[in-house]
Amino acid sequence: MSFPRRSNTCGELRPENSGEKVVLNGWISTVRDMGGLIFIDLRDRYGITQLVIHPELQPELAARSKELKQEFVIWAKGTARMRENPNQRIPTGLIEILIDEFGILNTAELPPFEISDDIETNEELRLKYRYLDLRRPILQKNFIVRNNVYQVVHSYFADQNFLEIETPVLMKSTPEGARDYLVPSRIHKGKFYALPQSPQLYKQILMMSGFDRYMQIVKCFRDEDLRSDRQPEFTQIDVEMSFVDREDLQTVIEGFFARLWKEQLGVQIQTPFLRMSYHDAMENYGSDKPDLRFEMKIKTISEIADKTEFKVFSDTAEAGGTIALINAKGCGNYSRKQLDELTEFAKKYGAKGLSWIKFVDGQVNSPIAKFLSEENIAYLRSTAEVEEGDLLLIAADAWTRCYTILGALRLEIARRTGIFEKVKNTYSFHWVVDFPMFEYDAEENRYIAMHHPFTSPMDEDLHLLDSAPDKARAKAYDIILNGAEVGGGSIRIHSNDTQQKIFKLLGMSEEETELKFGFLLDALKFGAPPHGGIALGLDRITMMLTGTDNIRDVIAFPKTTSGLSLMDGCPSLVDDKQLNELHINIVKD
RNA sequence: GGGGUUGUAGCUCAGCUUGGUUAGAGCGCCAGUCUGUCACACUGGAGGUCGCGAGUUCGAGCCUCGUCGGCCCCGCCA
Repeated sequence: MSFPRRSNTCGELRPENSGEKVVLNGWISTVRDMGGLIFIDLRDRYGITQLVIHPELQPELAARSKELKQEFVIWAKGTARMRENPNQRIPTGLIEILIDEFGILNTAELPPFEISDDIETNEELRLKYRYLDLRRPILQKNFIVRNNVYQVVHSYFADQNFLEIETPVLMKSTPEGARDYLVPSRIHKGKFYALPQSPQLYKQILMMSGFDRYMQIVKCFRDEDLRSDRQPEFTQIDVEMSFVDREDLQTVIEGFFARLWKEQLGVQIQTPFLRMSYHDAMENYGSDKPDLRFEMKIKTISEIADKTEFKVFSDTAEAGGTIALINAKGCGNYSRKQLDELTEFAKKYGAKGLSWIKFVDGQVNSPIAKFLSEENIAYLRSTAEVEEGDLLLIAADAWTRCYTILGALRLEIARRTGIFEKVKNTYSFHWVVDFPMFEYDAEENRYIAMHHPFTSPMDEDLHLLDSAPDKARAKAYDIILNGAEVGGGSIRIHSNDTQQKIFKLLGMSEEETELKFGFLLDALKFGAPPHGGIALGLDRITMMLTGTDNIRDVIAFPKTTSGLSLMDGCPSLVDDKQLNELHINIVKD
């Protein structure tokens, strides 16, 4: 098919092009036929340009334009000129093209939804017709931003002497961590590759090979349930460095974010970022990824247990639990219904109940008021800095659960009171550090690594590995932006002895260790340098830069929450022939 | 694995509480009119497997059960 090629894009022409002969190619956005005057908006990735036809001057052209419908692909030849009535809202709004010829490159059926930014079509339909959805300028903008992120990543890390090295997509399945996506081997009957949850061990081994600064933009796969910020395949900015400690790595990453925010948003962000311990994050904000754009700190009031009759409090204290609260400022007017909703909300996080105290009209209003002495009230007032009109929400539970409940309530109150709306265009970066090495898994009756089993313990906690492993802290760090974890990493173990010890603590036998991680232990014997790294979530970073709260807005072809791709219909059944080659039988249930 | 919510015209939704005549609205679409529109305007028109399958009932968009999807959350995600 031969056709006139565009001389310009649809977002390019300005008043200074007035008088030029131009050719545009693009999609028809709208046709406005005024009778004596016909306007056509032509759209491409770069913008929209108005075409105009005067039926009086060009009756034949006007007649042919009747068949033009939205989403037809056309070429149009004409002369750029100033508009009589400019449109100030678009960059090309001062000019238009008086066309003297056009041709249809392809027709289009009526699309199932309008190609426009302000549609509210349900997502099911948008995903089925993803190619149409992706024509919408707002989504195109998201992928331009995403592309800018790739560019900044490559230039920043190249400037810092990092090498991008590709790691395998078909790798060994590892038992720790997320569920693997498995790929059957045709040649080796009954054996499987796994898709990487992350290239963790490859990048560590690259350090042992002497590539002292590695980075890669890499797809990772985790077969776990989805969320609005989680897809089964996602993209990491994977980084690893030799001869570094935590601070060195954090400095490099802070520099990266500062540059990205500067280049993409023109925003100067303050470095170095605040460092906060896991313990403080939990006790003050009830989360290992606290949103620090607002205060509403949690206050611990466990000591009240000894001074009140309230059985829930004394029982909690006796069981070694924690009592704490948040002050929902100005929520003293909440209705019974609203308080019931908050209680239900707290129950999702494992709360058995939720105590509340309203301070309104100079009164103390609470279902537990009868258990609280004057002294108790005075204590609460001063601890929580209560003012008239406030609402205290109190949780009493085991340490982690107590703070997790209040952390979730803190966010919920911020949502309900418009605090989030107020801070929406601000950015708060910080590190959470000093994570515990292990957490106890009651189901499996053993310790599991909180970060991953290759994370180095803090030097001063090394001795705890033998005596009190649950007290040992790790050289791990998460980077938090506005309450979202956008990256996490650690200084790794580079000694064979320590690595073996950790595997043992995690309940792995020597045979098991050898089978699963023998290659790593071998590599650690041949001069492994001290090293550490981080993986940044490229999708989540792009979400922040584009201001969306849905990861599907920054992934071109995402899956639904049940892991389906509605456009191409995967996953799908395969031929018996394919299964036979792979020695696989499907078990019918 | 669990909870919530949702599926009605091409799209967005109302109708469901309390089953009952021909299931409505806005947008879009089609035809016509219109010389400065850009959410064009005006006039007229077409358009429905109420997600799917059973059941209850004289009668089901509405009630019951099952099932298939979408979205959000808990668990899970080292």
